[in-house]
Amino acid sequence: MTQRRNVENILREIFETYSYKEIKTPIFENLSLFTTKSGNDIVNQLYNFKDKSDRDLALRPELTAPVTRLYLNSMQKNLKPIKLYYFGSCFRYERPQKGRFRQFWQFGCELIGAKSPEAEAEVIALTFDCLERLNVNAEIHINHLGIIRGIFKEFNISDEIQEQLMILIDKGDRELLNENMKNDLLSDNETLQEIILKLFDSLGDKNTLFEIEEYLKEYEQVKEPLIEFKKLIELLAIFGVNSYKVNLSVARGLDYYMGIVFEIYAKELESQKQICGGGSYQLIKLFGGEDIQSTGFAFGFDRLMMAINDLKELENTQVLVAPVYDDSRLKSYEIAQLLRRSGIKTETDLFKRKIKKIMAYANSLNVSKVILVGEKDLKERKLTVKDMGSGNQELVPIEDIVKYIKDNSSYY
RNA sequence: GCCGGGGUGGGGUAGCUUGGUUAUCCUACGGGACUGUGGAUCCUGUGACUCGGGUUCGAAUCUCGGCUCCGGCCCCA
Repeated sequence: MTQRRNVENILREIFETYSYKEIKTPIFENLSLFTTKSGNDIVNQLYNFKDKSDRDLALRPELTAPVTRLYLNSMQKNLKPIKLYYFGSCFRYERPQKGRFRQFWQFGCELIGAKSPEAEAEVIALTFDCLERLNVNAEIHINHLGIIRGIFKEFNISDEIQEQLMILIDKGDRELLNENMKNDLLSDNETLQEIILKLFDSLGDKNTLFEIEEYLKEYEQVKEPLIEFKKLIELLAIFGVNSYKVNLSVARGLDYYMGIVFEIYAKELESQKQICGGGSYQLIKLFGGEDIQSTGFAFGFDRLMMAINDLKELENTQVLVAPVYDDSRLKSYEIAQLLRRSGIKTETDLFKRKIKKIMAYANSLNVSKVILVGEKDLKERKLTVKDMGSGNQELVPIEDIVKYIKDNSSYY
């Protein structure tokens, strides 16, 4: 729990340096909020129920829709862009397994009112900073869905077929994709089959994008998205994002993603490797607002925790105040309170244990210093401070104790 | 929704096939050896069979069901 709290705090800090404001939305919403966004089939994967007024409600399965609703309710005329971040639990009615829980946590943000390579670059830079700061070994994979959508337009592919193809691409199984295209979906169009496989296989650094541009140069409909993508690449360098992949097979399940999309993979988590997903979307119009573009993403917090290599324990108790004999016990509590009220994480002995036991306790807690309160020193109004790392001890006047601890602590 | 494997002191486990004295060991925790000083050692103490039904003289052990956990499909906004 301490570690989760640390990560949460670090993420908050980073999001706020990008000028995002935290919001909370209710745990449950009208069921229709989610069916509007994702279709009726979604109900199978939701915790839904009726309340006493017979309203259909659902526990939220994600936070983009609730945030969009909040925007429509009360923020439509706010200064743009609107930058919001959230940390909350979500619920999905599905079989739990490794890295997948019925209740899980998402940490994410929405940048509402701007769809531009600039906004996208900033959002990706934000995820990049999070990975760096948390020491997560993961890759950011970026795609522009306009490219494949443009190709579909060039070949007059129906919405229905498009959707099936996107699902297959999203699955990431090349064989399955190939089989389905050959035998069923695109059996009469070998050129398109080839292009799709080429896109599917395109994964690499920014040069991948130039290769694709060359490969698709005869198709008018992909020119615009390619320009946007290249602009983004340029901006990522400016924003200090020096590590990412261009991956033309990143699909994201839903229709409302139009432009740049990205996912973050932590390889060592294998089938649960995706720790973050996001992109630019056009969701607000779907709910009846103005046609405003947004960009957002969310970390799967639980998976992120699994991917963090070694997070420093920041929460250790710093000091333990120990009475040497029972006669200085009360004095030790006074000293402890003095330290606590100065913001120092302090523990005492509440069990009337002997000094040996208290020292052993201090050792188990991994505190950095023990303050020994004994009658002999108290006569001189002094305390013995023992450094548990080195074993050295020093006599410190009582009135200097707070300053001494602060000056000699790695926490300040 | 489908399939598989589990649930024994706080944590980790043995025992289960072949039912039978006081349920094993490690660790953690409490006390002591050790009356102004921690990490070692020794002694000692507390503490458990997931729940319900069935079979049986007798169930941690066999059997059925529930709950729950873990994993694999499906799905994954």
